[in-house]
Amino acid sequence: MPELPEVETLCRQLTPVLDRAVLQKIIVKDARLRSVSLTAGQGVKSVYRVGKSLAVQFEKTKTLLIHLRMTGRLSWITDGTCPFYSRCVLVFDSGRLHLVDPRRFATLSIVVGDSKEKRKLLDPMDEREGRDFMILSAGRRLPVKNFLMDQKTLGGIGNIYACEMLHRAGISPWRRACDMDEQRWRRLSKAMKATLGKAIECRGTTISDWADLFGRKGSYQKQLRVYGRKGKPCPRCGAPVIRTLLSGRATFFCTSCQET
DNA sequence: CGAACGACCTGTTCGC
DNA sequence: TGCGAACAGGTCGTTC
Repeated sequence: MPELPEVETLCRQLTPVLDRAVLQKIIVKDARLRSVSLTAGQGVKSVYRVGKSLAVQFEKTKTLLIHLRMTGRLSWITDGTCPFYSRCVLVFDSGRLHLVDPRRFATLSIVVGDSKEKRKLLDPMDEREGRDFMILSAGRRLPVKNFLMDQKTLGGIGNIYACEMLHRAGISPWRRACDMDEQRWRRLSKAMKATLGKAIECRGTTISDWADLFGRKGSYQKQLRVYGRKGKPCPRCGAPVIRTLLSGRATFFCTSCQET
């Protein structure tokens, strides 16, 4: 579930919460996460997002990378309760950060130093011209939707927001990335920032179980134009929204607003 | 390079 | 109502 806006929401909420927090211990409850260890007594130096990963950098060189995959959430708890499906707890002097994850797909990893430098991953929210996308997509014959979701090129866009931004830009999910002209990239680039920016303001999309650091649902689901709206009217032209599969993933679009 | 598919897990929704 | 199948926001590895 968590795509860029959800992880960005957690990042923004976690930054003040962990400011000057000192790690007391880490409790790993799921054997799949057992390889993670951190030294107690360390302070948090910074919190940042890399694509869909959340990075918690500690003072003594190590950075914890959290990837929430499908159903992962983070929950900040100060009253000693323990949420269902808590798989790991970072105990700080000021409270407990739980990794909550029913499906157990989430991953934790440790990198030495600052992972930002190691991965020069491009972020969809960075300023970028249509021209930059022309260069990035040159020779890429895959559908533009797959290009958007390819985490090695751009980090952070998943299935929901790929569908949404393509609809906003009026571009077919099947158009080959290399067949996009500069005009289309300019439109898509704007749609990308508008869609993700609005979703961040809404603290993400709650379709079934997403919640922010404090357990509140997001509200972008109220603004979805096509995702999950099979058969419902396209908000732009009223034609029914179509659901099909593209590379095995559910893909929602409007035949009349998104050129073929 | 890229598509198709199965794995990894568990909970919820759908269709008969 | 009951029950199995299909489906879910993500990624990885293998095969073609």
